[in-house]
Amino acid sequence: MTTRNMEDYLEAIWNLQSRKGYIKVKDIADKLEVTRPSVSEMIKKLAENNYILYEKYGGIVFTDKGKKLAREIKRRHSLLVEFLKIIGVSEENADQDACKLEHDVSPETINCLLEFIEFVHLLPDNSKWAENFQKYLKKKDML
Amino acid sequence: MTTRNMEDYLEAIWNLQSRKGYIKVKDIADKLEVTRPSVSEMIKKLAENNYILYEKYGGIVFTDKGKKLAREIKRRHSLLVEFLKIIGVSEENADQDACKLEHDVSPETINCLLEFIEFVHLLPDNSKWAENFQKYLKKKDML
DNA sequence: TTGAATAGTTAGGTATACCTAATAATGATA
DNA sequence: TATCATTATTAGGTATACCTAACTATTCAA
Repeated sequence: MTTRNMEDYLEAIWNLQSRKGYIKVKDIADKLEVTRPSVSEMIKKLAENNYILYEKYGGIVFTDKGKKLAREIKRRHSLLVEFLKIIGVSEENADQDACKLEHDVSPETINCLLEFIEFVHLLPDNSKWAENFQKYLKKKDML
Repeated sequence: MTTRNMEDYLEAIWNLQSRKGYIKVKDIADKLEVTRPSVSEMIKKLAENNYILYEKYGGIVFTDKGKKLAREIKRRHSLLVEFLKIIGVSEENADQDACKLEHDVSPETINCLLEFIEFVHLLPDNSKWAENFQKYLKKKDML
């Protein structure tokens, strides 16, 4: 089984990989705000579960299984961020919330969120849904 | 600090309390699908943290602190369920997802969800947002 | 009212995920 | 290339939350 924590580490590693091109235990530790021994341990676990290939003091390489899961998590994350921003959550909070929520949303909910986002984006300009929603939010602010 | 698990137990106890009027360790165990010893332990912990009053083999009584937290969790839960149903998640899944998500949504997101729900409910009949969204979903189903 | 069934607790053990302190490997530079 | 700073790992310990097995308390029915 894959735990919430394994997903968090995998996602962090994936993001560092794409940003920096390489991965250091230290960077993962900094990102997740844990100690390096904690990272070492989890890397071992991820390797045991065939999400990554790892050799001591060496580099991390994703397996196909690992890539698949990492992409899936990233997809859930992005979807949640996009949705949260639509309903008015601040960028920073949207990202933080998405980090936690991404582990728990069911496939059905992911699907519904996707359709909601698509629907909002595909609205014709004259429907003014987003505009009305913004106006509504502003009105509330002024109360 | 209050953990995710403490929240889950508190919520289950709260719900059983309101439904049945009394609380049995067995009922909590059945509801959360854990063993009775696990429940015993957590009850002790909740009592230590002043969310409930408890005496061995006796009844559970919520403290003000406990009531406040339980109501807050329930509020988050209901809000999430209502929202999920609006975007088309099935009743059953909405409830299950809400159980997990309720621990992680930030106050800002809760607020935004609340406003989204209010907005949707307050739409004038001629705006037909919900109707159009439903049509959109049905159209997708037929593809 | 007593004893069997049910309910609840305690004791002891597992797994996850974290930590600090100590040790080992790597890499940069003098 | 030897040394020292940095980085990574190992060893050992904590807390949470779960479990089974054994024990104790309560409840209900004969």
